[in-house]
Amino acid sequence: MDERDDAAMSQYRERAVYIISVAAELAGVHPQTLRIYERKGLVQPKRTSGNTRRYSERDIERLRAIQDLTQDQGINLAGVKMIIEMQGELEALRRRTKELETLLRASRRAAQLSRSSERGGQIVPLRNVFLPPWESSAR
Amino acid sequence: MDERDDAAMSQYRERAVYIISVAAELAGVHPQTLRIYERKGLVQPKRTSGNTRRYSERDIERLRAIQDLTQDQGINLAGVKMIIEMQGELEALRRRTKELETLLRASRRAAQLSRSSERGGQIVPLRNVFLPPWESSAR
DNA sequence: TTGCTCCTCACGTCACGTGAGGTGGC
DNA sequence: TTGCTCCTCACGTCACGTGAGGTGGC
Repeated sequence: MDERDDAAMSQYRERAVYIISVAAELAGVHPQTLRIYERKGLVQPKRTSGNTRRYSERDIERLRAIQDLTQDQGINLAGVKMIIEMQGELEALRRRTKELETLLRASRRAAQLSRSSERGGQIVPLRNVFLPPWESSAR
Repeated sequence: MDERDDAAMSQYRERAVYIISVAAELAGVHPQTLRIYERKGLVQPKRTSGNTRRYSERDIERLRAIQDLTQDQGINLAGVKMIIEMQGELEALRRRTKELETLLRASRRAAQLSRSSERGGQIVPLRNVFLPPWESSAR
């Protein structure tokens, strides 16, 4: 799957297509429960011009995650809300470290290349020389 | 405050000095509540040889954080437990990105320097360029 | 009209904190 | 003995899910 497919998939998932009874069935909860979740700010389904809720695939995923936290792990809605926010932060930070690791590898390769061309010597991957053991394997 | 002071402070904070009634007073909770928290795995006070609980300064800080989450934010104990774990992960990831940013800056400086020396610039000892700060000072 | 939606209100259950009650070791 | 600790049990309160009841628009 390439990036265009990702984007297409993402758009597809955002589409508000399910009415409340279907969303409730898909998420395995009472429709009234979905109204409670909305009032507490846990999901924000779209509304039709007739003021009817419409849930997207992504909303359903979120609802299932909420079910896991409440039913299986016994966490209340205030806790679920904070946890979902923190998961977002964690996700962003993980992306950031991954990006930094890539940039660092590239920069070290560049430094090595320009130094070896300077000496006219052999090219040795820098990270094998200087990176500490816990950095040398992919992570 | 230098690193030795940090270490001393840390040890000081870990010291199990408060009996349950004092810990409860400092944290602003009922002693029985502290026993509940322990049973649920939210705090692990030390025990004396006579099986009496002893709380450290760090335990008190943790208890105050728990109070904030439960009383002010309305989160139940299952939620508090997960949130505390996630806060640990976030903290570790933040340290990691900070470290990576430092390494990246150093590497880019090195690449820049060796590129300029290639053009007839000044030569800089390699280890000063590549050793990250946390490796160049004792720790 | 039928079957959905919207909303509010009430009830049952459960988690949690508080407190009582009885015990034992400095 | 006094004042603490240890524990278990019970009660009150509150959050949450379920459901009923009444409304309105395709």
